[in-house]
Amino acid sequence: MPRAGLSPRAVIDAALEMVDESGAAGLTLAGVAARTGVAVPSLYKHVEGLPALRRKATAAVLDEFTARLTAAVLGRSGPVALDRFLRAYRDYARERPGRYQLTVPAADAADPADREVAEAGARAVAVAFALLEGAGITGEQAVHATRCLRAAVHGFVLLEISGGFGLSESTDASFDRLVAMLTAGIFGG
Amino acid sequence: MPRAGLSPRAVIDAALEMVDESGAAGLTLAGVAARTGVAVPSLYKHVEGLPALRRKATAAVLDEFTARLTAAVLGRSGPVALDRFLRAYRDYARERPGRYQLTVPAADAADPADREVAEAGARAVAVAFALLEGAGITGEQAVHATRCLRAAVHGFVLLEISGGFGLSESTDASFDRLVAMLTAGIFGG
DNA sequence: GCCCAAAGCTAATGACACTAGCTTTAGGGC
DNA sequence: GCCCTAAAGCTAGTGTCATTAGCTTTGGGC
Repeated sequence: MPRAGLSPRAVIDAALEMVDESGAAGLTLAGVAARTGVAVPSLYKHVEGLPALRRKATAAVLDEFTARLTAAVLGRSGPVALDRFLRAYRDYARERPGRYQLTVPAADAADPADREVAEAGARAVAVAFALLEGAGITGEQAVHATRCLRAAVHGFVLLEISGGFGLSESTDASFDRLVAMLTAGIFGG
Repeated sequence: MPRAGLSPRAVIDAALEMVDESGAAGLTLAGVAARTGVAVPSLYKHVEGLPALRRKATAAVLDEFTARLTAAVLGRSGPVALDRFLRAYRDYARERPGRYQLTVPAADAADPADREVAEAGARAVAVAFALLEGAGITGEQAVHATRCLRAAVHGFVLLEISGGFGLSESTDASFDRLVAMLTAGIFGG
């Protein structure tokens, strides 16, 4: 039996591939094992089980996502930065719906074991927060505004990637409307 | 073996109880069987399997949800109706997070078998749509505005019920901010 | 009171996660 | 260059769950 040369990172990468193909709910150890050419129990040498693998994969996604958001707003500020932030957010979710879905917590999962994920999530939120602070919105106001932004764009992309918008009208136009509403709501209009 | 006197509706009700207690992901046939005092295969006399049960439960939730939304806006119009609509929406999700979570589709699940759910969902969306049409927003504009409303409030409550808002600031105040932003964005401001 | 359809059951299969405990391999120390 | 140990892999076994097949029982209509 030639050694597969696995590592925690390789297992996570295989998990991400699987999520891309089968959605967040389609992630299984059996699938990851098949993909890496190894028996299922061998995976336990590299990750501590399915929930842990899901956590690590989620943290990896959040880091990748944060990098995209950061790149999108780099060197911009104000409404332009907000526009680019929101579009980068949506583009990521549409490109990688499975990965994006991975980041939505399971509602009951208020598990405190999840420090790694919480921290990666905080870094993503910090991008929006910094954007607002740069525009002079600070303190509690920035917290509320960040939550509104995040909620609106999160809800939009979730509905979009799950086919929740049934009608035939262009979702691009709807998103433009949302961006306009948020821009006006944040920067006054 | 005394007969349990089950019916499809009783099975769905047991499923809803289970969802209330264990979350949408915690719904299992084994749990429903235990709750109804019956062996697991017996459930197949009343529902066609777990996915079908989930669908029927989701449709039931959407009907209940729609009734709440409808009651909240009855006899009101304009910004007041919108305010009441949004708060009723959030209140339902906070009261019954498991049921609300049940209504969020699985991203990959663009199954056309889901006519019952799709129709129940359409009835819920129609409440918001009617609200806007009554305020003179019609046609394509009403579609885009409805999508924005729905996305924003959906995203907010999902983040709220899953503990996604980490910071200590009041989520009530954040929601007020969102309502204000949406009201201004829809009715001009 | 009989009869049959529906409601219930047991048994069996297959996917999955996880644990226990074995074997093998590869690389570092001598 | 060889040995030895830790890590990487394995097989076997358990438990949970959904699902199917096919049996038994019950209760209401005649």
